[in-house]
Amino acid sequence: MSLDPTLLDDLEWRGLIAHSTDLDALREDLGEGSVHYYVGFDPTAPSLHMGNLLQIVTAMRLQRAGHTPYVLVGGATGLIGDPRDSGERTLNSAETVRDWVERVRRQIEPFLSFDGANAATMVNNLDWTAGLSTIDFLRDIGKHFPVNRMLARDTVKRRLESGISYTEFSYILLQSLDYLNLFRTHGVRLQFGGSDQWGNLTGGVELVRRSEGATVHAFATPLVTKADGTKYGKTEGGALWLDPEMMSPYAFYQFWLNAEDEKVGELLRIFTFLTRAEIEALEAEHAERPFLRAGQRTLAREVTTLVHGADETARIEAASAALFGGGDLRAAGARTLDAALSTARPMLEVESLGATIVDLLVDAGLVKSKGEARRAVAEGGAYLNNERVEDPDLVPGPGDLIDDQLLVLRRGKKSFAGVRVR
RNA sequence: GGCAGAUUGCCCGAGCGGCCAAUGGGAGCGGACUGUAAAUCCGUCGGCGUAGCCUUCGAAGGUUCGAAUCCUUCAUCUGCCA
Repeated sequence: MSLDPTLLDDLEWRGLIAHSTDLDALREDLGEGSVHYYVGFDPTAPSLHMGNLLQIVTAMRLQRAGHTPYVLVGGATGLIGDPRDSGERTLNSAETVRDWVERVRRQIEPFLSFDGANAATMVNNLDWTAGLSTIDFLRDIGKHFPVNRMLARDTVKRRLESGISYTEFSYILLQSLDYLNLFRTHGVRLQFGGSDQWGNLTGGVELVRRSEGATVHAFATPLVTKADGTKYGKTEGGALWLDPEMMSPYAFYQFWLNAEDEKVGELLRIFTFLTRAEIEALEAEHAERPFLRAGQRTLAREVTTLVHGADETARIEAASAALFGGGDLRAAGARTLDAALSTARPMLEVESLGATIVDLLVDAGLVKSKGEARRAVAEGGAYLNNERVEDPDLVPGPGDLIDDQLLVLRRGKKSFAGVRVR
């Protein structure tokens, strides 16, 4: 495996390095051979999300450049919980964490190569912490962590007012121990993670230096925010999940397609493998003809393909074209629409016509209550076959069916649902 | 342990016996403009059979014709004193 000498420059150009230890030293090591690096994922949910995807993609970049990945799933740290600003976490049961560890592991595997000279390795920190005695932990690890320094860390400082348990306070020791252990057993010399992990990353670097006298590296990727500074990757349904059961690939695609203009370049750099030249060309194209949204389309296609595959992405693009095409829905035909609508959300199956538009909107899941459905109609936000509905008591008839079997409901600009009559 | 104050809808925050489903801001949602973008403007923002009714203001009781508003107890949080 040959090393790509431009790796670090590329990462910097993509804006992936928000904080780092000595970059010159890292650059030197990266040039000398395949560096063993690690990135960790705590099982805090049954699926990974957009923030994790950033780390996965970054891990892929390093592997493609010839370096050797160790992917850590936090079977131990997931039992403890990283301190966060919103307050003390509720502990998840051991069974839950075990289950999530498995799911997360399976989710990550397709992204990396487990063959070849720089094959990836999956590790679980429960393997080296489960048998660790409290006394050994306090003597060998705890001794290297001055509490006064720990208290000065931003995440801890912010929690001192509202309160923080000893459990969460100790989290950094566990993550630092991970680095030390991977350094000892696998020669791992680089860790990266989100910028909120910076304290934990440096904790590990320092622990390795103190107990082994070795210099190892770390860098933190930036927090991706919206143009207004708020956190990215949140939808009305919560996080942007990678699991197709938790977020339909259609919704996933739509999320990226709707990226704000001023963020597209940044997102392309962070989440796609397009080259610098390709991305700059897209940005130029966008500046020229923004209404085409070439950047968003490419971004959505690239990321959805990465996560859900090319076939699924092609289906979604066809579905989006049918629903948002602006043309006559009847021209698309029931067959195409059926596929498109099923992609967006489960179809509503009814035995026969007769329900009002209000009931249909509720039953199809586009609104939560009849009151909301009536409001939608009153606001002009309800559509039947892409035509605005004015009357909440409207009962769609046989004449409204496309190819005698399908109704297309729309709420607002972007939410579609299909009704199929058996 | 003692004293004082807090607890309101997704979040922040007014209300302090009837005019309160509850002012205002934010988020969300819809419309207009555009490009399935941003900004802006307008509207909306507990549920139901939209007449009115039902369930909401930490929890449970109580006073009253009537309570988010008063009383009692409990829970949680904050400040002051030990």
